[in-house]
Amino acid sequence: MAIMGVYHLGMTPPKHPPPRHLRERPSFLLSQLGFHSDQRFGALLAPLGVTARQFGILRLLAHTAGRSQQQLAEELGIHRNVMVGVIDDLEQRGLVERRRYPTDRRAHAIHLTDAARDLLPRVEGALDACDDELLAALDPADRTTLLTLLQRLADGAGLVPGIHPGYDAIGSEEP
Amino acid sequence: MAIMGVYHLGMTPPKHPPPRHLRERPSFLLSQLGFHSDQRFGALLAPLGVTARQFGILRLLAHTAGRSQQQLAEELGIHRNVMVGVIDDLEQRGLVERRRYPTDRRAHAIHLTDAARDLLPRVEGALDACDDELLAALDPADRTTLLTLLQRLADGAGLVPGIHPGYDAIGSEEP
DNA sequence: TATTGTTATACTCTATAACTATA
DNA sequence: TATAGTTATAGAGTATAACAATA
Repeated sequence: MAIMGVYHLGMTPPKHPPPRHLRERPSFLLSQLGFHSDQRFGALLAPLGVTARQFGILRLLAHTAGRSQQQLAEELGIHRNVMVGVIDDLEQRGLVERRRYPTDRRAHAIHLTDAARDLLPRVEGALDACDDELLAALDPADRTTLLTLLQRLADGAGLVPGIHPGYDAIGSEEP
Repeated sequence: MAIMGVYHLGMTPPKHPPPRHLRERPSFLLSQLGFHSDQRFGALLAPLGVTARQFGILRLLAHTAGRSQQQLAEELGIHRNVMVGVIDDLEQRGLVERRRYPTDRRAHAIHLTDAARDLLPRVEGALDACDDELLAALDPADRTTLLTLLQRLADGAGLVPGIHPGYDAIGSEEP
């Protein structure tokens, strides 16, 4: 082989190391599993008639009602223009009401309906099912280990707890 | 409080358990981290002028050249119609060539160019950087533990090693 | 008749800007 | 003037169907 004659005396051959299989790469595995998790959660949520994004809003309203659309948008990292449509859908499904905002006549105070309050525990149940399904291969001790490691990764990456980075922060706006 | 008078004698109150914070939910953490991983890898790849999807194709061609577009599409779970545009882009960037397929005049044999062969190790380097960045908070032992747990999850979920579920399998086609 | 590559069309998402009514 | 909500437009991405060349 040519390499024997040309590269010697401790020279590092220019051959690159063989590429690691993607199965050995945490970032690829996380991407794969994250996407799969989204798909499964979406499928478990579909029969309940809500999307993951809508769930995020309902969840936030559950313990702090009366927020304005703008406040919700800022907290969840969704653009205010998009929030209009999301609230429209939730309102049509009877899960949310637009009421008067006490101190600002431009804003709407978004409130959960009783139907939404009935629905939320069932959505949490779907999330339980999603977790159980995903972790089926792990015993309790391994589940705890995994959870801790994932939390450390999320903290290290600067991810805000409970906020999905899938929606960009507010854009540049107005030239 | 009404609950004291109405629910007693060991009746389980209808109050649902308080919802677990999303930070405690593996499926949410995986979704968060998977999305973040995609973003970071995309950002590290941008200066090299390729997307993650293009990288997947180049990677596959690196050790099995001469595949047809259809074969590539099937192996990666991308629709054949989409593959046309992806190969178009790769060809325009001079990373791939469409040659004659030896045994079928309908098909194209896709081959890497030398430019692509020069590029690939640099993309693998970007993946290394992505992994290192993501795992910065973990020592080597914890990294190994995490990798093993993620692999077990991926296996349990039936994910195909190296194939990202982000692209649906081939649709129904022709009525 | 079935398959490979290709193109065209519709539909969904998202990003951006601009409008209105209030502040 | 700035802000909350809304609407409109354009752009990416995807899904589906249909077509020409070849099998």
